[in-house]
Amino acid sequence: MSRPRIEDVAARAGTSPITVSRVLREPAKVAPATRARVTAAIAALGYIPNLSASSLASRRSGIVGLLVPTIDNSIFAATVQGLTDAVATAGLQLLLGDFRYSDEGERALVRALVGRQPDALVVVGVVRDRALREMLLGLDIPVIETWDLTTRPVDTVVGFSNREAGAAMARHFMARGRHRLAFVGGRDQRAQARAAGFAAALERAGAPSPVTEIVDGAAIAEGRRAVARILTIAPKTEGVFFSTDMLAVGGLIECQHCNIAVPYQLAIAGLGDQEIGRELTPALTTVRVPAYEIGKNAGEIVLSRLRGDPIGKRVLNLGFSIVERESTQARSAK
Amino acid sequence: MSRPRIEDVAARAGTSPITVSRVLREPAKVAPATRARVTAAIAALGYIPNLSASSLASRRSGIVGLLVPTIDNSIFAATVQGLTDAVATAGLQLLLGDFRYSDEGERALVRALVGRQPDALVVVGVVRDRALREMLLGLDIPVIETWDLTTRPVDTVVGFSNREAGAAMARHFMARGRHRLAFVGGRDQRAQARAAGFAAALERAGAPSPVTEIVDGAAIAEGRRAVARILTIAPKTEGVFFSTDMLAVGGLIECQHCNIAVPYQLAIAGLGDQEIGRELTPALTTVRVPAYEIGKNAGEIVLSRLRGDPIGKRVLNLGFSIVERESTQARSAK
DNA sequence: GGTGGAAATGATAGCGCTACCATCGCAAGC
DNA sequence: GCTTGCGATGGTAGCGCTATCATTTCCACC
Repeated sequence: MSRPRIEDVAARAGTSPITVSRVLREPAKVAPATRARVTAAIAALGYIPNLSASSLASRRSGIVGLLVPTIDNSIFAATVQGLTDAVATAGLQLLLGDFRYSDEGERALVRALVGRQPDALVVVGVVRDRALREMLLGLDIPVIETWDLTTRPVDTVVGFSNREAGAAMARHFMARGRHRLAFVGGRDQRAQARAAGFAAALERAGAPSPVTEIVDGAAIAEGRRAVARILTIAPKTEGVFFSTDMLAVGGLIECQHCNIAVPYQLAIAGLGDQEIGRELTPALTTVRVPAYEIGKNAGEIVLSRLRGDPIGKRVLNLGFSIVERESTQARSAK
Repeated sequence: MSRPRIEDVAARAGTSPITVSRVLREPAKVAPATRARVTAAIAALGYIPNLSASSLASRRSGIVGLLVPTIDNSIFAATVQGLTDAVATAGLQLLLGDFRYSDEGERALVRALVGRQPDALVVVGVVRDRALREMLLGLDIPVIETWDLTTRPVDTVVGFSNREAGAAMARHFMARGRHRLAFVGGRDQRAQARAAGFAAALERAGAPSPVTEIVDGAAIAEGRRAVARILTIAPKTEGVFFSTDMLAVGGLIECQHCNIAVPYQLAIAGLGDQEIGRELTPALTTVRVPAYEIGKNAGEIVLSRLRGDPIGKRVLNLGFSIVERESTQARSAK
């Protein structure tokens, strides 16, 4: 016995297929008595609409495509959650794809997602590939970039300035009497923007330019290794800003192992406000970023666009804040 | 200008739609010269096939539905990765849904996924709801349950025995001279199975039954609170087994705050072999579970089924192993 | 009683693709 | 020369749903 179709439901309810379709999509337009019969028939048959057929006929798929660099990074999970919360209210579903920080993977993934006819696309990050930008523009669906601001988004961008976050952390260190600083982060755009802002703020204040360590991934072990290298190359370093909290945790642990007092000898800060940073001793100073809100806002923008609302702001800056904890306290506080 | 269709590509390549379709799906069946013309036309037009139409016509969607309890738990990320790695080789795509540990959410999610006509379904966990089991059986597609073994899977299950893992950890503690034990875990099936195995092994050895603390979520703070409660209720407790490494990290941190020596005064163990546990001092004893392999195997089973291979083993036990580190060393080792 | 119009329902014609079978051309074999 | 068989290609007819435009019913109102 194959799966029931809308026609089977209609036959059982003594009505036509189109009425069943209406019960599913706009129940208010069907008389209560008919609606009840149809609903009963649906339940009795265990009917589940074929959404491929539906999206082919209606040209609306009910899918929001989401491109993330990686899913094993819990900070993006908050963004996914926010996006889900926002779009689920409208019955939209997320189609998630991770491109593992690879440009080629991103192109392939976009093709795969677009083939499913998403009603909108949300990207964690900014689309830099020129051809890809063109293609997304040509799709004629909302495309929301997130997690970093750009002055010329494909369509709309919601996030915060990673560059400004880096600069703010540099000023945070300097205000606490630390000027010989270092930066640790990955190769991705966001890390690079944080590094650039960090360096620029230092230069502007006349401080020495920071030692910069590029790492692969965001593992604790990478953070440890980076600190070890920094202390070899520049033993007088007074503070390190890590592009993520996990890297910073590695930094804290390495200092503990080498008997380097944090924050007195070396100050450490991360980004992301992950739980582990709050619980360690010393507690980790960090940049709190609006990960959940980014997803929520992106979802709300998607919904408003699908409703046909006029296009509002193209750049939505949700800001960030520095959460000061023990790991960057001023020496005088000793 | 709207999106090009297969017909447009055919016209440009001077062939028929069906040939274009073949180039996309079984290129070997098309003459090289024709194939080249079609490929060029596809590239020139930026044609992306409409997979809704494709799946409607072919009755194969190229989608594998994946149900996870939550995505913000990095240990499932490894399973997702393994599954992706396995099915991507066959051009299949994952449609991910998280039901946030809610039964109602699970039912709704299954309906949403099934509507997209997945070629197979992978579930993290075991489907317990009777009606849901029936429905999945009726779908006539492979359904792979994972992460816990059951003697009567809907179809096929791949994982390890959580109950046995709990029992093994109980024996691990007892072999190191600890018999007054406690268990900390959530309400989910897997945690409950670990708790049951843990308690059963203790009972069998004639040890006192364990103090059990139920927590919500897997946060570090929950682990801290649980240890604090356990030490109030049963101050003589000699060891605690946490259902996840994150909870165990909370346990370690709480002990550090309260000046309880680990492992001398209290031994601590977790499950999951997360990086953080390796890096802390004392390093965390844990149960290493084959998270990635579970996904990989599930994917391979899906592929073999879709190829039409006969159904093999219905229960695939991938086992686990205990990784002993400092946090559960015997007292004599002091 | 006739008219207008809203509410409820239905008939028809695709959406863009692929399964199925038919057709065509050509080399091999007798 | 004619058949056989195979590789390459195409025509036709849906897949299961919904957009669009009827059609029907029935009540309000003059």
